[in-house]
Amino acid sequence: MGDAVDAIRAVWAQRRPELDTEPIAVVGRILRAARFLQETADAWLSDAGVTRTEFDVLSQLRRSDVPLRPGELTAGVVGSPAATTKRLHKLVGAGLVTREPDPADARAARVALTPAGEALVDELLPRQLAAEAQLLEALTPDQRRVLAGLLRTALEAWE
Amino acid sequence: MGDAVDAIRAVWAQRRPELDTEPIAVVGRILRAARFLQETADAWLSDAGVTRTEFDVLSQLRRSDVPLRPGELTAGVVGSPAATTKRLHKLVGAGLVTREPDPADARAARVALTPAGEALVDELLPRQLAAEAQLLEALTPDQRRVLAGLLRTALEAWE
DNA sequence: CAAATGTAGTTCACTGGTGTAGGAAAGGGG
DNA sequence: CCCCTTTCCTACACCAGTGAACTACATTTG
Repeated sequence: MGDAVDAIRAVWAQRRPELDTEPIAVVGRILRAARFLQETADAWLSDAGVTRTEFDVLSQLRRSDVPLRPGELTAGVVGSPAATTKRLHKLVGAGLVTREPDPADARAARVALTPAGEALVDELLPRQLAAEAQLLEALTPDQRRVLAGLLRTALEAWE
Repeated sequence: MGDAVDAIRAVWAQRRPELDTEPIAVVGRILRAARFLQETADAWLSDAGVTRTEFDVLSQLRRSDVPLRPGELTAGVVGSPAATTKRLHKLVGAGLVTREPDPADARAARVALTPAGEALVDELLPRQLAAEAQLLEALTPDQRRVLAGLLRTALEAWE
């Protein structure tokens, strides 16, 4: 019994027995799980006309009660500063976000949600959370807690 | 005490207390961990002049003792058929892979590693595994086993 | 065995993201 | 004050991947 990762490891064990492929058991599965979750989330969000990274930007703005600067958005989301610039262009064009000059620092800008952007997050986020909760029913509540704890331990060591 | 995901959840709890953000504890961390692992792996491999997805193709060929068809490669790696076509072009150009017409099916091709491609995998794979093993030392052996098991359970339910 | 259907793979236009270079403002000594 | 460095962001050229349209071959079916 096993999943695709077990199958890959079994082949390696046969072809190159001296290799210890134990890391693949963890790393390979994290990558596969992430891939699956991303594809699923992207499918839900694309119905609403936003990508997952754009939604991340909107969520971050929703979490803040003050306008944020592009640099702060870049820090909180994956991607380069250039990616943030492009995303903001799109979001401004879609009327979900406003950008105004920052009176305190003329190099920066103050980015904030429009009412439409706020409404979009308020509509999409609960739906997103519910859908994820349903996926996680593959595990028991205890298993979810353990899994989250182990991942936190690893991330604390890495970041 | 907490990581970035805990911080995000704490803000949500304050701003929108009625939302149950428990799924983020698992999903968010899987995505972050995957992101970290990918970036790290990409950095190692780019020294060798291949991307991670190209390396995945090479590894899959190394695992097989017979030539594979492009469709089989697509099935075993993330990405669309079109992506496989592009990757194979690059790998053939780099002299790591050969493609010959399939005598049994004139639509398909038979893709195999060149000696150089084989040598590259044999050099890179152990290094990759060792580096991943080192990252995983953030967890105890028991924790790694539990983590791998939980992820397998989830993946079996999803795929 | 011909026609219809299905399968394998490539091409092409496009998209989202990257890295580098650069402009423009802030800050910190002499 | 003026230079020099640093910070913040953007513009540009580029790259890997995608989806849809397409070609070529295989297979089924009437």
